[in-house]
Amino acid sequence: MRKGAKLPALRRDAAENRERIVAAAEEVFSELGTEATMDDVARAAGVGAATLYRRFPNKDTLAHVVLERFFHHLIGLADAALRRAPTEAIEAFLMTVARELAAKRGLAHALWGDLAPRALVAELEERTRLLVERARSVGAVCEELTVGDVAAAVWALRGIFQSGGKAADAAWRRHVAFLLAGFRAGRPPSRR
Amino acid sequence: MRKGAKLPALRRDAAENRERIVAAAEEVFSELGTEATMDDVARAAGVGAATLYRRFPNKDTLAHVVLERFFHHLIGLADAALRRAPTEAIEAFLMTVARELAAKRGLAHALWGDLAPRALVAELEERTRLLVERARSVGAVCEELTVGDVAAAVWALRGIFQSGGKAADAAWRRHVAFLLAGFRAGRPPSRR
DNA sequence: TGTACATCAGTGAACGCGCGTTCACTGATGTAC
DNA sequence: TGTACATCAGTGAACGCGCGTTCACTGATGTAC
Repeated sequence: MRKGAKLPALRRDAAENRERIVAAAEEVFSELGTEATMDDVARAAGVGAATLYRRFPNKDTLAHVVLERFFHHLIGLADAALRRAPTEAIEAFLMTVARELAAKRGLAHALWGDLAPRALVAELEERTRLLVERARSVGAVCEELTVGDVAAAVWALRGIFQSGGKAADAAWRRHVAFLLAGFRAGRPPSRR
Repeated sequence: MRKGAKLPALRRDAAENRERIVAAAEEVFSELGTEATMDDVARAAGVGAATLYRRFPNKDTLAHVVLERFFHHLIGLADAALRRAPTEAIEAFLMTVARELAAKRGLAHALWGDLAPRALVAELEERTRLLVERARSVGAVCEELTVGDVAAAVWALRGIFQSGGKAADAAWRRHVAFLLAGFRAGRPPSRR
């Protein structure tokens, strides 16, 4: 409703290059995160740096577009998980998200937080809510598990992937496994 | 053996300012992380920016010194945890580390990784190993728990604290609680 | 205890570099006839 | 189907700014007598 409306269509060459630029940005940002330079993106896209600015007013906007794609992808993963049995859906979701974050560590960088598309974050949260509710309803997880807990698990994974990366590949699977065991067992009564 | 040896002692005014600078750096880096400017530090310390360079050859070195202090603090926390009952030591350790990270989020930023003092990281790891071994020996955690799992938990907490921060304060306690429950319960047999 | 002087400390201003962004221009595309 | 022309696309070079770092100088400290 805001996207394709009355903007004049791009010329063929421009449309091609726009696509190339977004793809390059996705790749470069995924690997280098915030550190990536506009020149890096331009080089990867095979265009001049100034060309980027013909489509995107600034770096933040370009990053925003890349993040939108990424979130759409994550939402797709959540939908896929929702099609699985409620007993294993949360595990499947966390595992696939983790693999995604592992492949695109740069996108997990903290700074992107402000650029993340609010609406898509909300959509993803809605999917997560469904995952948790279904898992709870069949007793696959404890009663007290919330969306926030699963969201926190994703942030946690992000932290693990940022830690050097050498040991991270083995570590995240174990972390998720222990966490899921905890989700099932429930938190012990607080000690205080 | 490398530190106080033959370096001429600092003049009184210089020693005072060095202290002021490190304290300011700790504060500023803790809050802003890598983003913090040398000017930020200088302003917080109440000295001119050029003064920083009389004691520290560059920004990285200053950060390194701050991180050394931070790691010493973490090692102290691990030692304190080791003095507690093996049944609750890991929980106590993770909780206090989490509070520390919460108070000094900037220090948790990914980039510092390269600046972290290797020797102190190893020391902290050694303490963690003891914590895990003792907890295992009394059956407070499952047999398969490793140092790496606890280390991953710390990285995970770092990730949670970087996530905006609003919900993080509530989230990290729950995350730790679920994770500890998982540590006790053990990972379920892999599905594949 | 004073005093002179060599040495070290502090610093505002300037320098240099990286990087996001803009300019002024040349080239490609599509449309009207 | 050609062709002319208006419009949009691409771009190397330059600009500006932030920030780490250095310079050239003035001020403080401590020591030797």
